Amino acid sequence: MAGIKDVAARAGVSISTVSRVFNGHENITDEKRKAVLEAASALGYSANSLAASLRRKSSNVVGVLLASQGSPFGTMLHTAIGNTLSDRGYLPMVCSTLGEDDRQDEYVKTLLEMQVGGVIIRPSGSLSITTRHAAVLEREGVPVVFVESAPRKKSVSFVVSANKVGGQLAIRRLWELGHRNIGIMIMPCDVKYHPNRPVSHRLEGALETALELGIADRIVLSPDMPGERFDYGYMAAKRMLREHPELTAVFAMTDMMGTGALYAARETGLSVPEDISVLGYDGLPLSEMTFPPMATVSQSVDLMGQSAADLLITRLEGNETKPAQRTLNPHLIERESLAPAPWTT
Amino acid sequence: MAGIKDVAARAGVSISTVSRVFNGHENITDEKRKAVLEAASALGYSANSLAASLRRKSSNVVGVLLASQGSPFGTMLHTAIGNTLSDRGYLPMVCSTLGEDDRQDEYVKTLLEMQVGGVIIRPSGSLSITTRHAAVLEREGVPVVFVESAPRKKSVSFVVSANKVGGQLAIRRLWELGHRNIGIMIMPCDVKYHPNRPVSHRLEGALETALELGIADRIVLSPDMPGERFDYGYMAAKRMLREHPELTAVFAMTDMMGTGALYAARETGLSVPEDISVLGYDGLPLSEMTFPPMATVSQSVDLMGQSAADLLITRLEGNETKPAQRTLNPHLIERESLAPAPWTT
DNA sequence: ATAAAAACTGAAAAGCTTTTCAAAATTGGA
DNA sequence: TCCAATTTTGAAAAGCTTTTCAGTTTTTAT
Repeated sequence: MAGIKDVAARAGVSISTVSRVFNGHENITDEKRKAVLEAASALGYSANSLAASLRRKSSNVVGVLLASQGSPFGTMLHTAIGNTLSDRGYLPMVCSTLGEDDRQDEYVKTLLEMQVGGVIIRPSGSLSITTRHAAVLEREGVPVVFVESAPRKKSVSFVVSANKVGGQLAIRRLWELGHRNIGIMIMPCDVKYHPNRPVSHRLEGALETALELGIADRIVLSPDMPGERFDYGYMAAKRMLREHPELTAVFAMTDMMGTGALYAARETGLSVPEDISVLGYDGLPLSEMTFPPMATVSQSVDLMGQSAADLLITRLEGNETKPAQRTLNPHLIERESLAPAPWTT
Repeated sequence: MAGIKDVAARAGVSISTVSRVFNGHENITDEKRKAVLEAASALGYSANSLAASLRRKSSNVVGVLLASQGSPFGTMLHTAIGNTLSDRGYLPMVCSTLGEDDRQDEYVKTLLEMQVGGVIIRPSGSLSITTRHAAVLEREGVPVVFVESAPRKKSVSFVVSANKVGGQLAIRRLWELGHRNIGIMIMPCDVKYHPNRPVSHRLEGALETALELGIADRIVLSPDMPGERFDYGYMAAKRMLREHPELTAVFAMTDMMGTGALYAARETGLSVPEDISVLGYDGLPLSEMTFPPMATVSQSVDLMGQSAADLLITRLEGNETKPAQRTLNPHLIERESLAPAPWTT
């Protein structure tokens, strides 16, 4: 309630001086500074950041546009971004779009009206729509950073994981363990309809390596699933294992689906890893708590979120105006769900 | 970039007229209205909500202070609150406090400076600190609604679940099924140190009913756990089942812990529900995807979040100034993890 | 001791709206 | 046709800061 004016009056100085004190300017006598500080705390002074941002023509609010807050990965990404931002003095304004493009439309407009300093976007379904949104923002001088998946243009900032490498890593490791008949659990409509989705890149890498190693024709793809959910993974895995008893390993594009596969294997009478190995993807905490603990290709979500925030802040603070890009390398975490192929030992 | 002034110039009207058009005022000739709308879209007009809020002395931003964003329950609550708010034209500004009280301190200050219209708080560890924060906000005229757990004062708005009723429900149902030796999985330091935590109320209800039914002395409490995590639940359940082979049912204060118990039972050689029944609490989607699907006392998290947002909006829009309170009733969802006690049948 | 430089301070403008108030235009009735 | 009532419009103030610019005070150098 009490504003800068009240403090000035009480401290017997001008409002300019009060403003300077709170903005950490030099060149203020200790005497006046003390008077201001005292008056402020006596009155319970609270600045009006609306007015400040209005005048300063920049605010420390950062928009965070997140699709599908539902999954654990999304949550962790959100948390990592949010924490980094608020640690560095920015205020994350999180907008869950739930993959609805019109809602995202709305949000972009609102964020623009709020005069946010920058925006971090985790694209939802349609990358092209998101790209257009980003263009609108950038045109108005609001820097945008994509995270997790991004258009392949040199003109945008992004932080992504090397999903293709992850897919390669996975298949190669299974091959080293002697596995030749590998089932891959895929997400809906994979490569064909979603050429830019992270999972598509994973699959691409996996298939490429399979081809290289000469086991491409023995790869089995899981039936199509309507979405990334535990139970879908479970059902898909069950069907796949029933129809393809020759499989000795399953590579799931997602820890969620991997967990489903774990259950399915057990119910099918196969023990993990003696009869069949299971390898997930994401490195969620969840994967460590399954039975048995599940090996997984980990993409460091914390680092990803942090990097995205970093990139944005650099553009916000520095005079750096060029878009920057960063690709993080996934790594394989070995756990008990992985073992040499049964008929190799 | 283009402001109200530019639109006015281009449309050949005064800025007041433009403002009125965009604020849905009556008494504007169709002619001028059309001119304004045309000019606006030609210029790509975007309002400056900072200036608007400053002048109007109210903003449509609502602060959402959430502790422990980590758990699925927190995420779902967050999503429900956020969606309701943005559906109704408000902008949620989510602040994850991770249970750190000093961070929350910081956020309250910032939200106040941002001139938010209201705040929804899911309290973290210390209810007293949170209560003080709420008092500060209310004193400045910012309405506050507590969600999930709240101080017992008549003077604050809140939405909570009848946790005590849930605990009673659980024990009574297990008793009906013939169970007498029931293990209860509790959270850290339960009732003693956290008299207001939801789980404490659950335990209170459970123990009360046990006493009523004359089985209080056969209740076994799990070892203390450092937190609500799957693996803690797993370890605690394992130890409890080993030390108390007489148990025929486990009531877990949380679906997370319940899932851990499910694994533990299986590893101990007990099959669910033939040898032992398991009942969780929360009604998370997770509980439906365990093996076997786990019965649970469901508190409707969506409704909870929505109600909290509703309560706040009512105070924001209506002239309603009195705090309102709402208690939601949990209900038991029967699933395969529940069966009559083995030596009863 | 004095001029020049540096440090500090305050008045006022600017940032973009909303809103009040009064003026202008329109309508209706007699 | 003219007056009163009503509707529509615009000028200007207000909301709270930050920042510029100029003025005042202090310091430094000669």
